[in-house]
Amino acid sequence: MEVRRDEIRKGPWKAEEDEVLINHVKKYGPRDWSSIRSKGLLQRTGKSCRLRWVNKLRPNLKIGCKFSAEEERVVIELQGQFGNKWAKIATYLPGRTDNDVKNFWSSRQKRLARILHSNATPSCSSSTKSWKIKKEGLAFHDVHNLEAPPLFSSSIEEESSSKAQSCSSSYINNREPIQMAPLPDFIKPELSSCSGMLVQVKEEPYTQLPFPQVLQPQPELTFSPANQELLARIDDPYLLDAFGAVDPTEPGNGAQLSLGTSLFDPTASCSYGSRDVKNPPTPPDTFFDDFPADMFDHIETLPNLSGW
DNA sequence: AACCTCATCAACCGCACCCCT
DNA sequence: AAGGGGTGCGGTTGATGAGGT
Repeated sequence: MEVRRDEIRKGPWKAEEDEVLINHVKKYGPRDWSSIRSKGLLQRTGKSCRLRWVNKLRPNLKIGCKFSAEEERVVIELQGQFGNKWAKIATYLPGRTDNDVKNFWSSRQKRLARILHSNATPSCSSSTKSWKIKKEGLAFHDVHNLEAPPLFSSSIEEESSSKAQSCSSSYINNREPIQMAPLPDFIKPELSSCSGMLVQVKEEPYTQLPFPQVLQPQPELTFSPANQELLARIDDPYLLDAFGAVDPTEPGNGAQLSLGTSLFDPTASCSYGSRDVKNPPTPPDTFFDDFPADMFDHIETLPNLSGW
């Protein structure tokens, strides 16, 4: 197929374009993106090709799956740890892309912002607003449930598990469930300690805390009556996010999340790439996602993900 | 049925970094 | 050392569909 090289195509990808891109990757690997256009194979920029591959065509992507409760917790915890380093966070979520994580987080932020706003302004007369509050109240309940890992029976998880069955996959079909990347103890029931963490945020800036620091519950803390209502909801880590009270990109911010050192398990042997030289921790690497699905066969499957 | 609002997703853009010459 | 090309990342936006009024 002859393609005019002087035109750059934008917008949704066609199946034929995907096919060309896949063939290119099969031949040359996931690189030399710009050569795809220079060879006249596609009218897409190299960036566009790379993005398409990474976000849609790469093997073992979880396409069409909602984030599971586990994945949501991972994102929340890691966002607190790393800030908006979506690509980095995505390396802990096999099958998820930075775009997925980014989209997930931003829609969550929007939702929470609205929840807080509507709760703060309960006197709404318009039918539209009453509708919103009704809906958001439910949403908040779901969010809250999310943060009670071992106990919850949230609709979200049910939804996730049900939707997972209809999950599509990228062009190489998944034959086995994708295992979550090794994660530290921070996913475990110590989540209750998040309330202490959040209280800590209000009383003492994160930045005063050294890194790493394991969070300890602080039951002895007391609060002014004005804070009681907020505190009634504060066991939800999402709440803080909605305020934007903490800049997690600041060194040490969020460090007290109980992310154990096992998060940086050296057995996750592959490096993240030259870009991350400044970040010695070597998370599980999506680099492998660029290769055939059977590359993941060596990864043992978790017997029970919900056992965290 | 029409309209509205929201959530989700895909894709683009700008910037920064890396590597090569 | 400097410049340019390629690549990766994070922010943003537009399209679309779902659900409620």
